[in-house]
Amino acid sequence: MKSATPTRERILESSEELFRRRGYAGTGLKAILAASDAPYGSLYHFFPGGKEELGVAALRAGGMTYRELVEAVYEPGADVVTATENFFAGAAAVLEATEFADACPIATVALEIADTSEPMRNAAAEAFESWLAVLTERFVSSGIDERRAREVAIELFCAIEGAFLLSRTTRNIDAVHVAGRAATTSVRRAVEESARPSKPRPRAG
Amino acid sequence: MKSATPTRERILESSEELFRRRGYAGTGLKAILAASDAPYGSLYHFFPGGKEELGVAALRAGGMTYRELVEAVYEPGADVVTATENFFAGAAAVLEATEFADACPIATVALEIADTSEPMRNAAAEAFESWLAVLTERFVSSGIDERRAREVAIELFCAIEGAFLLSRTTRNIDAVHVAGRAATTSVRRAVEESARPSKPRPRAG
DNA sequence: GTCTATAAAACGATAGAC
DNA sequence: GTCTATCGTTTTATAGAC
Repeated sequence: MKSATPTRERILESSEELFRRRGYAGTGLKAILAASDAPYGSLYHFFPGGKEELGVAALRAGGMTYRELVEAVYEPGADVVTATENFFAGAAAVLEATEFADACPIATVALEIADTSEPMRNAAAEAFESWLAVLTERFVSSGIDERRAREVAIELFCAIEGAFLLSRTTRNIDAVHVAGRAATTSVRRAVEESARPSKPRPRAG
Repeated sequence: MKSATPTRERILESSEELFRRRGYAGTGLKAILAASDAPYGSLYHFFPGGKEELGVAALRAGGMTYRELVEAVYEPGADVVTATENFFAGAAAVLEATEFADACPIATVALEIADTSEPMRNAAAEAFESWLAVLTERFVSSGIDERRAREVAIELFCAIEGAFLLSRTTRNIDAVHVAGRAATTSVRRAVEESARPSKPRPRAG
């Protein structure tokens, strides 16, 4: 029984899921076609560039979906400290619900192909940059100065990605919570500092 | 011209390097044998379990090498704040010197096989845990309470791994420096707080 | 646009001579 | 312990009917 979703989308969605879970080289086109219930002909009809074009498209799609998630959690006007807490809590919930399968839609493939495929590396880099741009913009809107906002965005990115790696590997969710607390503290301090521009940097009570 | 290094070690070292850079599925046994100048026969003589046994051995070797690096940087008696600065600075230097090829010896493979190979996932998890154990022990030795020490170790791990991912993908070293400053600040605060057990948590001047 | 058959190459693994 | 030849499979990709 085939879904009502158009063939091209079914292929793309299956690719996203399989690449994210098993990696790019570890996923055969046959597995993608079986998962999307599509024939070889359709794949090369919609993606004439073959597997690499499919890889680029999957990275772009995954990047866009996750960027929209970030935009939704960091809703304009929302408190960025609370949003950060919610973001990590949500990530932890998804990771546990999928038994540590679904973490970052880009990371697995990005590390794999960083040295072997420039088109895919660029697609992954653009996805990451788009997330950082959203976070930076939200932090700036919360009064944090632009340079500092970008830094906090990178800190948050590193925290969640590192936690995904550790949690997925050890099958233990703790890292996401620890990283979440660290990122939340970092965001809170940046917001607090932005409200007190006169003092250079608070150290102790 | 064959090196003086024993065949088994040559195969293992080539595997480590190729797996770390191109991933597990992305690296063929033929490429490993070519890089180590060894024949098929030797590979299956030393690693009867085939590619998966080789993968486990490479993860263990890479994990041990990196653990020794952490032990060296966080030399007993050394200041953990300075050590953290040095650790990130060293990681950044290696990454730049290898044109963003050599980052974490485990991460690329770990994400790839977390869902498909239990033996390899366990090897990767043990490697990560051994690093965290070293860091936690050093932080405890610096006066940080054990629970907090483990948390800071995880924060540091997430920071460096997330930064490796972002830097390798974007071919830009900035993330390692940002993550390094964040991790250093976190270590410094934990040390400072451990010296002032009476006050719950300093917030402002 | 859909589907099958098949080509051509790469893959992991094995056998057996030395 | 070393090396080559080769097996069987899987891989990506294409050709051509419908």
